[in-house]
Amino acid sequence: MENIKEKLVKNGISPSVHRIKILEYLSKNFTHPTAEEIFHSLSNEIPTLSKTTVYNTLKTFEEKGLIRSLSIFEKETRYEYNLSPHSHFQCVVCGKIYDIDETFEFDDNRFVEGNKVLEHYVIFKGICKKCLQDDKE
Amino acid sequence: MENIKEKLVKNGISPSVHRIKILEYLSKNFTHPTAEEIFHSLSNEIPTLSKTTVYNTLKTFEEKGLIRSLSIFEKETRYEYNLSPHSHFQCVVCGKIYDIDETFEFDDNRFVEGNKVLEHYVIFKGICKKCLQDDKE
DNA sequence: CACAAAATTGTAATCATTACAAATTTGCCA
DNA sequence: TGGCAAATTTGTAATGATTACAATTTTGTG
Repeated sequence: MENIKEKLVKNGISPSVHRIKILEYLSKNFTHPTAEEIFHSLSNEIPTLSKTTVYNTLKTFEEKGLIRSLSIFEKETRYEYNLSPHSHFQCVVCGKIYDIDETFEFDDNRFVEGNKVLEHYVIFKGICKKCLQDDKE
Repeated sequence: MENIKEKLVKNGISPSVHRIKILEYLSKNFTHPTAEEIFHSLSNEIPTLSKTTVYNTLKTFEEKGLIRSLSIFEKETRYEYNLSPHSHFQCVVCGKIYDIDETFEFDDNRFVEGNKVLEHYVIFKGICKKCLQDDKE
């Protein structure tokens, strides 16, 4: 608990009670909770907690690199016609998503840590060819 | 264009004009468009097109396996405290997301097809250990 | 103790997506 | 050809996650 507070301070976040509780919750629950789940779980302990605070706090934590959010692409669902096995590259500069044909494939229908794999995704994030080029000019 | 129609029929979807146009659009645009983008692009050609139709059609296509949607996790953002390199396994039965420590790692700071990689994600979908077990009983 | 800065709250707005019922179109048979 | 049921499409309203924003509360410091 104490090291949660230290961790906040070390990362330049003042350790308010709410922030400590939220980070503590995340540090103990490896279930990849949603903002709603965090809010719901903590609102017994902290009856005055607001959902906005949860969202704000999570955003702060992520900006400071304390946690990671698993929203691989943005909120809008994207669709593709190309069903052949391939990966994706999303440019953090221009936002475009490119198909990557180079294969980094694993057999599906295998098991990882006891879990039966049916399909898998490989997603890269970085700076695309075009934005690298534009940057040089 | 004709094979778009055939493709629909072959997959048990009656080839209405809207469906043909939407599938054709997807087959020509490898930019992983959103429903909004498809709607906007086609509404010149088909002024009466409704956004609901685009959503319905995309859902039908996906159900029949004609296209794939890139919404890896659900709509709610999920957060994690574990920043060490690992992958994720999402169970299609119970919906839980598990960390996978087994590494299938690539070097970041490398290039794939000319694009500079900063980070990457590996996500498996399938049936988790627990649900496999429950199924047997 | 006072007060400015920071944190928190609550409400309203936004945006993607879906539910649903009404309207339109289509295919098919008399 | 005309009529009608089934399928498709539409438009509007609802939902649900997230954010904007302004007001309120709390905190730390002189």
